[in-house]
Amino acid sequence: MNILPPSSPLLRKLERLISPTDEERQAVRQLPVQLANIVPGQDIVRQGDRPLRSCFIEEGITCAYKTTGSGKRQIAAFHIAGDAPDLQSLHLKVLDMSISSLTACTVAFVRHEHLRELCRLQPRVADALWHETLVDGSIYREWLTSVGQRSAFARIAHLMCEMIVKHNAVGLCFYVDGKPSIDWAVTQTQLGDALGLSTVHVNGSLQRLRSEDLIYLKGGRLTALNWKGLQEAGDFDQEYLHLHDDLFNGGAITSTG
Amino acid sequence: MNILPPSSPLLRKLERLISPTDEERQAVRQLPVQLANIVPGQDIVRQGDRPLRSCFIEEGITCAYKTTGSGKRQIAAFHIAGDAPDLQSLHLKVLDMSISSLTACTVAFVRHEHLRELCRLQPRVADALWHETLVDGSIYREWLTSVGQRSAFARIAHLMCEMIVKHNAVGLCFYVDGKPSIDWAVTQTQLGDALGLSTVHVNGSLQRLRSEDLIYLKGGRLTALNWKGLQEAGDFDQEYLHLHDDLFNGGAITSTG
DNA sequence: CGGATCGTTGAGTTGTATCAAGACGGGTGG
DNA sequence: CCACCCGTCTTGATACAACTCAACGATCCG
Repeated sequence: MNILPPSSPLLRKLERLISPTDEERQAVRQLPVQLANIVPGQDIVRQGDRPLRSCFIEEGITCAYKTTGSGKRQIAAFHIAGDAPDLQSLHLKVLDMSISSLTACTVAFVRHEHLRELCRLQPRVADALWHETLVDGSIYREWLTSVGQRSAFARIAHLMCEMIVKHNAVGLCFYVDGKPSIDWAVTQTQLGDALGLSTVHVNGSLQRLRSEDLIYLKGGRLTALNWKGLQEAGDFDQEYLHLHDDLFNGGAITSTG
Repeated sequence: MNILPPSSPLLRKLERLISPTDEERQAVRQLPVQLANIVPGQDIVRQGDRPLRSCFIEEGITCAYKTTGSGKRQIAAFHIAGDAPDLQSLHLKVLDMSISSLTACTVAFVRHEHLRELCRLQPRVADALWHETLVDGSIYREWLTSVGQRSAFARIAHLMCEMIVKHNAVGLCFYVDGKPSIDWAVTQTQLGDALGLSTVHVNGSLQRLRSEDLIYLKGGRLTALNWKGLQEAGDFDQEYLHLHDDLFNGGAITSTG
């Protein structure tokens, strides 16, 4: 058993969301956690599990996926540092999806009993955790909209925008020549599984994104050569990521996004 | 201002989820609510709103939808009696979708300040509300899987199964000759918007469902003529609806689903 | 009884899938 | 350090699911 490192992206997210008091901060910092290193391509939890703990990503990228009866696979989410991919299992008894690592990851497991106690004693922290799960829900709605209504080209651009904004929010987006750039560990097969497209079509659409000078994608790195253009191509509006929410005063007062 | 009627489907759902104590039950029953009658096709809340209250459906059906930049529309969810279509707005400051009535509805509006107070004083009720929003998230994932991976035919069958099971859970599914039957207010256009299909294709797929004797659909009523066959056609497994979850003892003990 | 909404049908088109095969590239072991 | 290998990427040809356009029929409601 261990505690979260002071630099934990989870703690930083909490700062942004609720500006915690010292007491709240301490309560989170002193959570008993179990840190684990995960190799790429490993299932962290599986559909059907009844987990007694949830994990928080300290480093690396994971995906959540479901498998259909005919063996097809839908990736429903990508999660990065600071995210809690299976926080829902705190209240949903049986996991309805699996979580798998895309890259080498460091994750912090926290037992549900400790999370529940934390929620009882620190209601604003509970609100922040609830908020996290609601943002996940919002992202699902947006993905559904993408897969249901947007072209393959737009879907890919949209996802890239989302990943860039999410990385930026936790300080993992770097700028080269003023152009946003992130680590990109997603293979074309995985892109297809996330967006409901075949790899062949993903490949073709990527070529078009390149040929229109919207992106540079190579060697595990994605750069938005034309950030405005990429957002337009993807019909992207970051509102749904709810990055400007804050839960000060129990949410009684809202700040303008 | 008013209070919830004793027969409120919300209260019944709470009974199932947490078997509330008298105190918890009273706390919910005495929530100040504002009951409203909504005519069909009316927006209850709109994308971009910053609502100070959430609504609970007492009667009728609503849909949640988003609009893309090119004017297309994705329906992300249908909600029935007992559901809380915009409960997420308790913590997400800006609504990222609209809620619209499909049929005439009775909804109970509850101010966020009252919900927050309820959550503070009755943590198990808070857990139940959180659970509700998590089930919504689970349904989004399943819809995403449907739209991303399943054929038009399967998507429609799947949605019909979902609606039947949801209606059954709140006592709104009737059996004729042992065959499950529900009110069906969803037009083919709305079906298309929910499943990412054109109305023409929805129509064709419905014909096939009829010709294979899986459903009877007419006059605002859907009957599953072959319930097992319909589930197979839709690759449907109700696990994702988490109807068998209970949150007794703060969730420390789980029952088998 | 008339108008609006919803459902149905056919013809033609296109976005995307499938199949198949080859090229690249990064890691591993000899 | 090279050869090999596996996963990933790329490309072309073909097939089909689903879309669009367009018109007509049915149904409901006022």
